[in-house]
Amino acid sequence: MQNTLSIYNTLTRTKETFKPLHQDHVGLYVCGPTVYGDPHLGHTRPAITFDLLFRYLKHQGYKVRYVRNITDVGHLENDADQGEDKIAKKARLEQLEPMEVVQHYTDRYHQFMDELNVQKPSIEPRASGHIIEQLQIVESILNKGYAYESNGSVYFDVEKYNSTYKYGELSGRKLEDLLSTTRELDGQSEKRNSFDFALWKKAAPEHIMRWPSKYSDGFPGWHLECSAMSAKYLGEEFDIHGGGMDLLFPHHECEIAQSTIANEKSPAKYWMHNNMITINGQKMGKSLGNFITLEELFTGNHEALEQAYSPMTIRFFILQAHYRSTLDFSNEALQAAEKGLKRLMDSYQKLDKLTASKESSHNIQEIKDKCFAALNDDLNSPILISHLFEAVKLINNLISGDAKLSETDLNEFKSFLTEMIENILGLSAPANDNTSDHNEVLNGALELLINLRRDAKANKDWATCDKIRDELKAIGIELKDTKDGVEWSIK
RNA sequence: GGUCGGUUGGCCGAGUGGCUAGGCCCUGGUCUGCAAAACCAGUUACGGCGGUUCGAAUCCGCCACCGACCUCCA
Repeated sequence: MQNTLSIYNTLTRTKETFKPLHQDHVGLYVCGPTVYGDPHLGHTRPAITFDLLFRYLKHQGYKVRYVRNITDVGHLENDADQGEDKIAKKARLEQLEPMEVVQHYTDRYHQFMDELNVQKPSIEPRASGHIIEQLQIVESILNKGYAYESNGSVYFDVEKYNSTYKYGELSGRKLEDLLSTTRELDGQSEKRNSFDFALWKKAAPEHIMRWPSKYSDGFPGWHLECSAMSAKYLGEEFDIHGGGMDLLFPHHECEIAQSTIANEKSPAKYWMHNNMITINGQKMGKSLGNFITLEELFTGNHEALEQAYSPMTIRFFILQAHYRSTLDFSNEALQAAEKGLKRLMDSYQKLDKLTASKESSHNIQEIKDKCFAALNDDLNSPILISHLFEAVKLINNLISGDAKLSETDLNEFKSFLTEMIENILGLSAPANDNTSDHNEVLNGALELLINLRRDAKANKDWATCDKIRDELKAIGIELKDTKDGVEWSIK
């Protein structure tokens, strides 16, 4: 009943019921980061989207092998140093070994993903560690006659491919349209057609990252790594391939073409694409230079930021939009997410204090069904979250006595919310900065002040009362008079 | 130019042919010595023009605007 997940398949442009190729097992491949720059807000979208998918599939009882690559070779840079590997360029700029740069940004990526509570994939292979596998694919495609060698480089013959298969199937492109729109790129003259893409590229003399091959000293084409690594770890045919919409063409299209020839089958059954985060209505991206790094976001150290935003705020912000919609960044939107998340988590934490009644006034199963229905509908996290806010309302009503839950229902409600909030959405409660976490001395001092204030209050000595509150606030300690006594917290 | 997608209230963002997600903001209320917080309640919307329909924000057509991809990008 809970196993009727449907996902939007880019290949068919429809929502399809998810059925794994091998019962109880799911193979998931997602295009990971290119590690030549600090991770930015844009990187969080696929990471969190597919983290949600990973978590939910596991919740449903599937054994999931999630492969997310690290791109540390290839990807030509398109500027004055045309044809030069991005990573090599950056490395020389900073006088570092290429692999040193790669290691640094890989570590940074991992650090920030941990903070965002993104679970580690099952396997995180590096392109540079799979040169042999990539060369095997090049050879295979050459042998089958769908590639040609030209001046030490090897190109995929798209026209030949298209005569038998459909090139453009995923992105809805037609070959004749592509003819007129491809612009001048390095190596264009070596190609038979402008839309052919490189499987192996001969390295220019100054190119540092290079590997020997029978064609030339060079490096693999920029789509090949995913074909090689997905096939190696998930098989030639696997369940789900994910990535950002910006990779749809040409990256994923080329991947399909390569794999189809090399393995004689289309690699993935379902293709999922997350949309972009926009800023002022425009895609946030490396090339536009309008990105905000995660470090800047978490520290608030950026001119566009009015404040710092916690990793959980970012996570919640992303989950509040459906993954296939664009999500517009703004301080206002992030602050709204921050407050909403706080309300959700505060209320969730109050659950433990509740006591059960003899009977229930609300149907827990109804809430559960609605939440699962939302998830099953192409991972509709915003709808799921809207139902969780219904749960917040219920918790508040339970506290005020306007609603009741039996012990069975209450326990079920608690474990259900833990499952949804913590395990599936991956929202972790912020460190509880209540008195319990502070040292005894501070607790004692605060207790003393609170008691003094209480005495002043009893004497209607409002001046002393307010002085204690105001001056503590100036130091950074906030007092709140609640019904159950005085609470304090460090701001 | 080609392909694809979008246009929802002050902001972010869901969605279905009729029963007006949700969050934030705002307003009112409860609580409070005051305040804050918290809680409760409430308001505002579907780019424009036609069409289909008993009924459309939801389907169709045209127009306008915005964006993505076509080059590395999550």
